[in-house]
Amino acid sequence: MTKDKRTHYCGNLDISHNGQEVVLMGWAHRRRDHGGVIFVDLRDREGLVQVVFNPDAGENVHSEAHKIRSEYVLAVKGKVRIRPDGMNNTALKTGEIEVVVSDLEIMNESKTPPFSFDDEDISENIRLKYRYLDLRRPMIQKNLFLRSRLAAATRRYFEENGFIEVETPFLGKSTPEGARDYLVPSRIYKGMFYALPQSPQLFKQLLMVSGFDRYYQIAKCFRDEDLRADRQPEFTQIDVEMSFVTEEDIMSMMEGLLKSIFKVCLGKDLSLPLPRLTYAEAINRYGKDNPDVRFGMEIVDITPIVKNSGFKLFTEVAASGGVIKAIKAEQASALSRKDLDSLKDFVAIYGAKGLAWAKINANDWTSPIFKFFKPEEVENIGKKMNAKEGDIIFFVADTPKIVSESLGNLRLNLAKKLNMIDANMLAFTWITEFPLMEFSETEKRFVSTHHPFTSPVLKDLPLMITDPGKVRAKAYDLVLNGSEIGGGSIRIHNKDVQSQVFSALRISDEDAKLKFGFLLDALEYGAPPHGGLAFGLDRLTMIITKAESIRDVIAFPKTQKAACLMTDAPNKVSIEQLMELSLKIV
RNA sequence: GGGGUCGUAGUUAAGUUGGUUAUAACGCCGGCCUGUCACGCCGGAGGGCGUGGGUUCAAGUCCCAUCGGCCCCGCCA
Repeated sequence: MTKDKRTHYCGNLDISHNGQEVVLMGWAHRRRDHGGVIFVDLRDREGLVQVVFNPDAGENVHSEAHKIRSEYVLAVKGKVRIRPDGMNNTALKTGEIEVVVSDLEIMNESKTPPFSFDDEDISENIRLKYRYLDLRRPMIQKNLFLRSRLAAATRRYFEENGFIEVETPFLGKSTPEGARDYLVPSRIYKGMFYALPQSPQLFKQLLMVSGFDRYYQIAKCFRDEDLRADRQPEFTQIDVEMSFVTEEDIMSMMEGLLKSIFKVCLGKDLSLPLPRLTYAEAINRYGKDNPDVRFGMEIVDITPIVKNSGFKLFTEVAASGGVIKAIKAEQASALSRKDLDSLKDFVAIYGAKGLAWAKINANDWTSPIFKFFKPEEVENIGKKMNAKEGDIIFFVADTPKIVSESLGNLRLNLAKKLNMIDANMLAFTWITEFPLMEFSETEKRFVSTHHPFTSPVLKDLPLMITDPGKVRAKAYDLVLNGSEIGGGSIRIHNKDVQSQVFSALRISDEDAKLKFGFLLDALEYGAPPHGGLAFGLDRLTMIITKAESIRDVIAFPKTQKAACLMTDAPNKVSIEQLMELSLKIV
């Protein structure tokens, strides 16, 4: 047995192997010991197959088989045969056959695993502590296999289209703007630090200056920010940059990539080009720049109808520059009075001070605010909302930002509650014409919406001084099912334009030179027009595998507090290590 | 930085208004069993309730603090 080589994967055997002698190696998934005959479900990465130990296989084999426990590592030699009549297991891919064992080797024993691999709801701290066992589960293995195929399809597509993969450094320079950097102390330069890249942004632009023309990389990126269900401190981007291109060129090249990926991973044919929305339109209709367009329930502005109504709260908001908007949940009788009231707490998360609702009846509303409106106002709202009996309308009155965020998120919340989302749908949307910068209340200055190297729409340049918030960017995001899966832009390749942008962002010449001097220098040596995009590989994989957490598509993820429960990273280091780096813990 | 939620045998959970030796299922261990596939039957072991304080005659049950998992807001160019 020790000299035998594996001939097949367990999960790949079928009727066509009937009569063949095979050698299998894998884990004992489950055993059913009848005293006489013993069945073991042998598992490897391809699946399960039932192996049978008959007493007449020989005394050694049979007594050895009695010792088998969960997750023992086995090598078996035996003959594939079609199962006896009526013994098929239709729940099993290999359920029509079984392997009658003639030789067995227990290659390794196993402690009893801390959890069952069949159980779906094991607490995540246990799963993450024993991640190597968690990764034995078929569900997670399936996700990682798919992730690998996605990456392979990506590389194939770019290689076929003349792109070159270039690796960029992990140890780089800390730059202002953007996310918090992960820092790495330098031993040689006391008191100085490298930063792990938030993305290879500047390097890929420099590669365009170098003349590579088409670059891609499947790159790890690091951001020291708080985590979410779809955010990890280290994540993977499909990073792309091209020279001598317009937004249209980049978007259509990327649509081609997605078409290949979805063909390879899901066997689906995307129809191109993908739909587009401008940023302004997305905010107006959906309240978010990453709208989920798998369902309707669009936001409607009713400010003009109610600004002079008898409802003081609405008129006051309108008078002070706010807006009143509404969404309509169709036939929402599933929502109880209690549900309606508790949604107030939900929109409060986004800063809304209240949430009004109205249940539409044949001739009136069931609503706490019904009494404030004249009959024609009620009618006009109903018309504007196209409301029918049984619908429920939700109103938020506040600043435009708070109204958009509250209703945008309420819309999603209601769609989930009312089961309005088709989980099998793929709804892509490009979001275009982003503002180049937005005013940051915390920093009291304009900050880049994307990054400071994004090209403005050139005809908007004069606004840079008069009204910076109105300048549009040559930037685009791609949204899939309400998740931002990628984004990019045409970059600035002209030093004067770059200076103008820096100055609008209140980054001084001196500071710019200090932080990005190398880029500014490079722009003076014949930088071609260029632009690119990056996709979040983890998020793409999440959507394709229908994973609810980014942790389910990453082999060794961190917890929400950015720790690894398996290795116990981060950890303390010795005083000697600190001294070598001239570091002191404060 | 903030809000919410959870933490009880290996695992998943139940534990009433605080009240004798803390339940169940699965798993585990032993025995029996030649066709099961969540095998079956009989028997058994296993935790003191995340941790530390406090209230009380009495604390998984109440209070405070603390640690950890998850979700969200802020943050994420």
